[in-house]
This record gives sequence, structure tokens and C-alpha cells, in this order.
Amino acid sequence: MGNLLKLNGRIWIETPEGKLLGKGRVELLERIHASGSLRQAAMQMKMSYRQAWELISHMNEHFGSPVIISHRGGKGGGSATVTEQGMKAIEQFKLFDQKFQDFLVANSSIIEI
Amino acid sequence: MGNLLKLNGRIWIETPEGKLLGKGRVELLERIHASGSLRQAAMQMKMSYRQAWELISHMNEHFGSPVIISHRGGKGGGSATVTEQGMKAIEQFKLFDQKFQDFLVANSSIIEI
DNA sequence: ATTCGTTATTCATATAAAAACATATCGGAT
DNA sequence: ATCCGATATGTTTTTATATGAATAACGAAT
Repeated sequence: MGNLLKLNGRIWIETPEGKLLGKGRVELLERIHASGSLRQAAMQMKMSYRQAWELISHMNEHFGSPVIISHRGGKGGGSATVTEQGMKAIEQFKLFDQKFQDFLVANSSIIEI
Repeated sequence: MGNLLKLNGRIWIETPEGKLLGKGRVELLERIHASGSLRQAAMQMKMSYRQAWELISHMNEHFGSPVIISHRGGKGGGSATVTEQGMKAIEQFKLFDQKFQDFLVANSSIIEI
């Protein structure tokens, strides 16, 4: 019997300047899309507003075009919306990740140390 | 043109108590195998002896049987050797990782955001 | 029995990462 | 003109992590 060993891993999309899009950021984008608010998305994920803001700022800088567009002031105090590019990024990553999960499952049975 | 985007990732073997074997630990084991010394291996990887020791201690505890056996005192002051189990673990992980690298290459061409 | 270099372990310190706090800015609604 | 809640950003505090120093234990070799 293998000792409850499990093969696991993570994938992400990166630029030469570092990680650009992974599981966490995708969830953040999805929650922004659902709530229309960066603050709400951050709270839901129990991450500080600042960190969430820095993540999306980094993404906006390094993707070809912004993934979220934000406004301050106005009705509700402000808003954040995911762009077409952002939605595509989400879609692409989830596609990759599904393939990766399949890869993990396909190879997990081999573990026997 | 994609924006110099690259698909990347990591895989590892884990137990319910956490990560057990990944790229770094495998390199550590290999260097112990080559040098016969935990201290030398740690120095080569620019990691503190303490950290290296904790890593192998954790592995020894959670693999079915120890991956390295160490002795103190004696000729040379002491020694650390990789067990048969340890060598198998290295081999298995590298096999997985090679497949994973193939997976990344096979999917990298798709990125276009 | 002394020396030597390594394993093994504790403890204090330094560095880095994250959180918390504070504050400015904005624009619709009242 | 004021209020409100959210974005935006600097500063401070706290926490987590890593590093370094120090020390004991060990056994072959001399």
C-alpha cells in the first residue's frame, strides 16, 4: 500500500516579470464579475483589499489590455467590472486547468513508493 | 501576438500532512547521494543546514520507510546516505515531472490572450 | 584521550511577507 | 454643499519565515 500519497500540482500563466494568472487570481476575477466590486471580492476571499488591488493592478499592467476596469465615486461608491479580455483569460485558464486535472488523475494511479 | 505569456507549473507528491516531495527535495536527495553529506548538499543548494535537516526529517517520518540514513561521528565526522526507497522516490518523481513537462509543452502553443 | 568534521538541536536574531491602519479621491444621490 | 461607500495609495505594525550562532553528541583515526 502506498502511504496515502497523492500527486498534486499547480499551473499558472507567467511573463518574464513573474506570475500573471493562477487559480487564486482567476477566482478573484470571477468574484469581481459576480459582485461588481473589488472590495466585496476581496472580502469573500478573506484577502486584504490592498492585496486584491495589487493583484489586479499587476494583471492590468502585464496583460495586453486591462482585465478589469474600475471607477470610483458615483452610485454605490464605485465599481469594478471584468473586461472582455479578462473573461477570455478566465476561460483560457480554466480550460488549461481542466486538462491539468485530467493529467493528474491519469497519472495518480502510478504512485507506489 | 501573445504577450510573451508562458504556461508553467509545478507538481509534487503530498500526504494529508502536507507536501512530501517536490523539485527542491529531489535535488537535495540527489546531492546527498552524490556527496554523502547532508551539510555539503545544503551548502551546494545555499540552504541552511537546519532547513535541509528538517526537510529530510519530515520525509523520513512520512514516507513508508526512511529515504536517508545518517550517522554521526566516525570517519569524516559523519555521513548521510540515500536508501533504496529514497532512490525509488527520486526516480518516480522525475518520471512524473518529465511527463508534466511534456504536458506543458504540448499545451503551451494554445496561449493567446 | 584528543582531535576532527559531521549530525542533531536549541535559541536568538534578521529578513521578508502580510495585515492593519490611516487618508485622500471620486461622483451620484440627497 | 454634504454624505456615502468604494477605489486608490502611503505608512505603520504585526506576523511568519528564514537565517545564524552556539552547543552537544558521536565515533573512527591518530
